[in-house]
Amino acid sequence: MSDPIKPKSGKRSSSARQSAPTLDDVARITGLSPITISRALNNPKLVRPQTIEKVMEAVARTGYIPNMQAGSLASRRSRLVAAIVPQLTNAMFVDTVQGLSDQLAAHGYQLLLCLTGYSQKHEEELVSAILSRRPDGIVLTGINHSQELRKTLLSAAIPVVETWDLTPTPIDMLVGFSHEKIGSRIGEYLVGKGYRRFGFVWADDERAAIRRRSILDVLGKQGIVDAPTALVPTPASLQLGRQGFAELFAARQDFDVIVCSSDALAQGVITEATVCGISIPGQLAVMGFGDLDFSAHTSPAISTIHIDKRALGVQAADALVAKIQGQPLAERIIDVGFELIERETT
Amino acid sequence: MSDPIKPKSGKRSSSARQSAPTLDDVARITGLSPITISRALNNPKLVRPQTIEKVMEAVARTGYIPNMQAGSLASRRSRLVAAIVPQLTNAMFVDTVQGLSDQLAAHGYQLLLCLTGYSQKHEEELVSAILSRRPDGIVLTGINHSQELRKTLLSAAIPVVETWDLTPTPIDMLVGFSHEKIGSRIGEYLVGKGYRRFGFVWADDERAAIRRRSILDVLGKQGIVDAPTALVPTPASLQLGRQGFAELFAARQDFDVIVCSSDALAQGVITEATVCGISIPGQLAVMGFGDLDFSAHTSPAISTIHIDKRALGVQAADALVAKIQGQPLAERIIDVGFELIERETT
DNA sequence: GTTGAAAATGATAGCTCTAGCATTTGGTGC
DNA sequence: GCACCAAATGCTAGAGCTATCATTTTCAAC
Repeated sequence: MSDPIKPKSGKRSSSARQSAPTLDDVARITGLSPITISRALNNPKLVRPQTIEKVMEAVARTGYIPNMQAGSLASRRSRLVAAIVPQLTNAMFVDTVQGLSDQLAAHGYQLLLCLTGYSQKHEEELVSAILSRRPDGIVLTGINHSQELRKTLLSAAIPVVETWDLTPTPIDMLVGFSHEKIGSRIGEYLVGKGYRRFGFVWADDERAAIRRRSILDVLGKQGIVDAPTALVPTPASLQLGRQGFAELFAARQDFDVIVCSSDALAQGVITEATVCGISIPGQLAVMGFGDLDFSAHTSPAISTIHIDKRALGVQAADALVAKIQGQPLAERIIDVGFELIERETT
Repeated sequence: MSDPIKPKSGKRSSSARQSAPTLDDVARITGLSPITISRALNNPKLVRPQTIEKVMEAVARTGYIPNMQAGSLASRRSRLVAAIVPQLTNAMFVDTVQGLSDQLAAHGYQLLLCLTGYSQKHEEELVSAILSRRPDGIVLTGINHSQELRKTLLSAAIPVVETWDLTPTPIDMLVGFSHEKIGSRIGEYLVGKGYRRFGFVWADDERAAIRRRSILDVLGKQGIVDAPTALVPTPASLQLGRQGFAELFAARQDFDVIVCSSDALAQGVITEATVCGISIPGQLAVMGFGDLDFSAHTSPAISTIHIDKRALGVQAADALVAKIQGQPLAERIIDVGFELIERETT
């Protein structure tokens, strides 16, 4: 037990004695066995308080930093969760990633962040690269993944959460909301308010496309078939909103409502319309999506669809962690819903 | 060499034969040795093309996914870079993180993202947790780190890039810009334009504080000593800008310029002032910081300080990768500079 | 003191891959 | 056919940790 402290033993001692201290070093200077050090650090319940103290002291003295790669390799747990997100410069995803990161951290997990730039091919490569890190779970954005990807993930038998959309057949778990329902809701709401001459300023993004289709379905039933769209690239921005509106307005001036695929675009439409001397909502209504941080506070304030983006990330984290830890999951599919918020622009 | 394909050998065969295939499995079914498989996958130059083909086929057939944890453990390279950022909901950092992620990916590195919420204590814990993953490099935000942290990082002997600020004594490398210079520049510019009655709407953030101090120094030299500040929490937002201005305006109405610590705040100040019937820049000038995506396109467009936030991330990635790969670094300290952009609000 | 169960600690055997050096192969020149 | 060199492949020995089961210690109860 009370071996005197001696220099690192055998194997390759003499020369390169400048590598970082390992668990064995701590074991040696405390006179304990490596496994006890491991337990003191990772599972303190199993170790006597006074032993833990001794270990901690040695850790502090040596500046020992555990090597999680070795630990993960041995224990087959990485405490790492990978998230795949199209882009961060899209304000939509930021809150979700922040919520995800915060909640994962609270559970002792860390976040490996991967940005695809909306490319499905890229997504597939990324997932392969990611899987070789053996994360304990993966968060995907959207539900539209290549068959290859689904297969890879299924055979990896790793917990997966898909987000930002809804499907009855997720790969594993899902935390999202229905773009179709949102579309119908927007359509019905605006038609109900009496608007008839629609224009769209819309980002070229798959989920946004679903919402638009769904709005058009509602409009179609009301006999509204002519609804021009200015398509803009992602990420949406105020500038693109201005451009989009300018484009629509150049072709036609009698819109009574412009529907936007995000609040950033809506803000741009409002700006451009205002500059053109159009009063909002007097002469033109504007509808957004996303309820970004500014949307309630612009003048006029933007009517929009609110989604609890942060909660989406938090719940994705919770679902993932629960599954990782083998807790029975209440729901495989969580619909976080949405809320239409009527403000001043409609 | 041409051993027949046989089931996984020895050790603990019989029972749990459902674990993922390993490099040894691929070796066995190709009749090659594990190290050759490793080389075929990681260092193909060393392997005959026809051998590589054989390996690839076996990899595809088995669905083998390399275990990077084991690889990293053996090779002491993780191809992982950790970035520590205060918060993502602060639009300022998003572009940098995106640039960092993109550029790292281009070099074959992945990003471990950690959000501190502006807490230095949290940062210290985070770094410890991060180091146990043995990243090949670390990106920090800011230069103001606890002594403990500096010591930990130095003794870990890991490449570090500090960002978003400038100091002659970085821990290792630095990619940033001078908040002091920006402050002086803003001060001189606004004084030069003839403004005298200053108000500040300012986020409670350490780097912003440096800029403000520096502006005040310039003003002081002009005999301008009375410059009230509305301090708001981070992350800055349009809403907080409105609140901040309302607060200032309630106390005093004769401002001729409001300086803001970010464009989001500036947008809020403009909105609130406009709602109050104050014309901008006619009756009141507004100065921002950051040149966010909307700043050039609001009406009126916001005068601001432009920083190439994305380039900052990209250069941080480049510096880190260069150092990791042992290339001699041109500069330890990179000042990405800034540009004052005069638009319509001043 | 002895007993016995619970608590604490330890020994062994991996986890999966790669560095470093050793060996084999293939082809060239004579 | 043989020596020789570069290219290709292989062997051995870890990298640093934990799972699993075995052993020892502790301490209450008698």
